[in-house]
Amino acid sequence: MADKEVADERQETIRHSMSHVMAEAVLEMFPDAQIAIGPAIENGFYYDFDLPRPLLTEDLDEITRRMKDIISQNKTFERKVVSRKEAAELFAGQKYKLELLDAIPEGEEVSIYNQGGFTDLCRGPHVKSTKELNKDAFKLLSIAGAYWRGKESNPMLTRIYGTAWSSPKELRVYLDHLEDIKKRDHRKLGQELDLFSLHEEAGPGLVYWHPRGAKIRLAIEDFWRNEHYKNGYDMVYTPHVGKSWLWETSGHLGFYKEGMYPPMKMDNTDYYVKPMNCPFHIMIYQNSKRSYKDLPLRWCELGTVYRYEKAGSLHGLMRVRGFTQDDAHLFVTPEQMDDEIIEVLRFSLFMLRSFGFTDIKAYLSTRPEHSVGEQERWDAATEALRRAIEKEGLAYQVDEGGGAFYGPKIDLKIKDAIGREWQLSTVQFDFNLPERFKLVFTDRDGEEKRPYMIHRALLGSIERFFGVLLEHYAGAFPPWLSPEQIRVVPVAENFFDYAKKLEMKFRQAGFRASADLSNDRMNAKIRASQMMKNPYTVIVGEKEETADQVSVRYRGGKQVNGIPTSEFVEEVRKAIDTKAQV
RNA sequence: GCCAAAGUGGCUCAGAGGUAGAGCAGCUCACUCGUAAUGAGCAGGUCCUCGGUUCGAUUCCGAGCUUUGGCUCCA
Repeated sequence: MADKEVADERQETIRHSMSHVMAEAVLEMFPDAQIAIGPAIENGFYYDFDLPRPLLTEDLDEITRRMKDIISQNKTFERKVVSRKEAAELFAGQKYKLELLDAIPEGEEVSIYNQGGFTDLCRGPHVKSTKELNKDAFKLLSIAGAYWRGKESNPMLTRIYGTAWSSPKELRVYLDHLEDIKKRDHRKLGQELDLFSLHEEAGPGLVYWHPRGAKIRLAIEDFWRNEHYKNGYDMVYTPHVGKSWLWETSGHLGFYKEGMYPPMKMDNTDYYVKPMNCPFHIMIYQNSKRSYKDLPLRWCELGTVYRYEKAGSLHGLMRVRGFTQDDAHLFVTPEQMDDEIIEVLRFSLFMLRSFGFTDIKAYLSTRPEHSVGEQERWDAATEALRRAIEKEGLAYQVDEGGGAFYGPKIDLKIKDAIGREWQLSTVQFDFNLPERFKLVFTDRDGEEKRPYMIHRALLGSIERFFGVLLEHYAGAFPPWLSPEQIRVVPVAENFFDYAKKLEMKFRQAGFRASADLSNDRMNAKIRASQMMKNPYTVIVGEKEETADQVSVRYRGGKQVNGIPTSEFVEEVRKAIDTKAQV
């Protein structure tokens, strides 16, 4: 562990030094450039510049060439502590550096690093000499715009991203990893496997589920509904639009208006498409007097909501404007809160694990500065969340002040097959809505009391979850999720009838199956089935028909011939029931 | 929204100031084949949209729309 930390630190130093080398190269090319910041980041580094002209991809080659040249010169990195005045003179023409200098707290040391041709205001540390950098272990990756200090009101700078490692071999491994990410891209797989599409001409950020994608979605939703029933939830359905009164009361029009689709006018009232389901579930709650005996109420809905996401942030299925939350709202008494939270967390973990995610981390977010609700409630809720996490023995981090203004929350993040983290589940307390809608229940003492309200989504949104699943499995879904579990390929036209018979038999058994009766040759059909990543391709000809057998080609290419059909049906059923990967 | 790049048949992409091409997919015909592509032929495009420059624009210029990579990592 300690070794790893040392290695990580070393890696970070290399990356940071690399960014200085890049800055020197860029300044060689553009002596008038303004330089901003250039830190090491995960897997690499970047540097922000204010350049006289936009950069082209070709410029990266030139910068790379100059960087290699700089590295080969074995330049020494020299650290020097200077006074503020000296620093200000040194960076006289560099407005961003001067701003950074100003931001260094009084009393803190101001240091500069010089590597020969380039001096930067920098805390360090750096390598001793460019000797320690490997000119074949870095690569400039992309050019991007970035606001100075990340603020939209600030000028846009040109950022160059690069990756750097201590050896060419590590670089190679990382570049291969990037290739793998590209291959798994859900947008690419969605097209190749004919799962979904987006249509810019019909509205950006809105998802169309094709038959194959819809089959997977149904498998997810069926499982979701069944498990919710089993775990004490009731399903509700609510409308897609509501009058402005509803959104004014909920506070969405106050806090969230820019995230909502604009209103539709009808009967002199504005109607809004829902960005969230909660106000509707509250309407159901309000429909009757509620007794402590009715609580806890657990209402779930696969509710489709619409949000106006910024045009530039839309991304495949991961960031869309119309999506289906696997939403639920729990209305509980204060006494029930602890048990409910523990239960919600347990259920979340069960769901995530069912989909093959085993590496799960929790993030507990506490009260932010601007927030509503009594402190006691915040404390009680936050502690309930913490107890639940600890009871499950989950690794967790606390994000102090990271909660929503209306309540503390737990987010669950999973790691996918190639180590990327995705946030899926969220469990949030809400002290705002019960107050705003004046929710009450009658307690056993006859007093009306305010219930706790908990929002939770386990998969997050079906669209995004599907995208994550698709990338996690690289399109090779385990049979229980596979859109086409079995494809039957007859070796020749004479066996079309037997193939059809088998297809029906499999369908009767509850499998998603089809027979390929096109006039392609058998080889082409097998290839087509493999390309679609179907888990089982069943090949049948005379031998199989006579003996009531199937020959199976598994997704990975493995072949087993002459399996009795009934035995194969059992094998598939077992794989589906156990949610096994094959 | 902002910066940059891109938008050419269903898909992946090539191309040039003189109204376009490949592979795959589709359709037709022939072949009926035992574990990753049978062959031949046909059809398919307002070259994103709207303006401008030009004898002529899909190509050059401008605007718009959309997509992609970023805009969190703090000297």
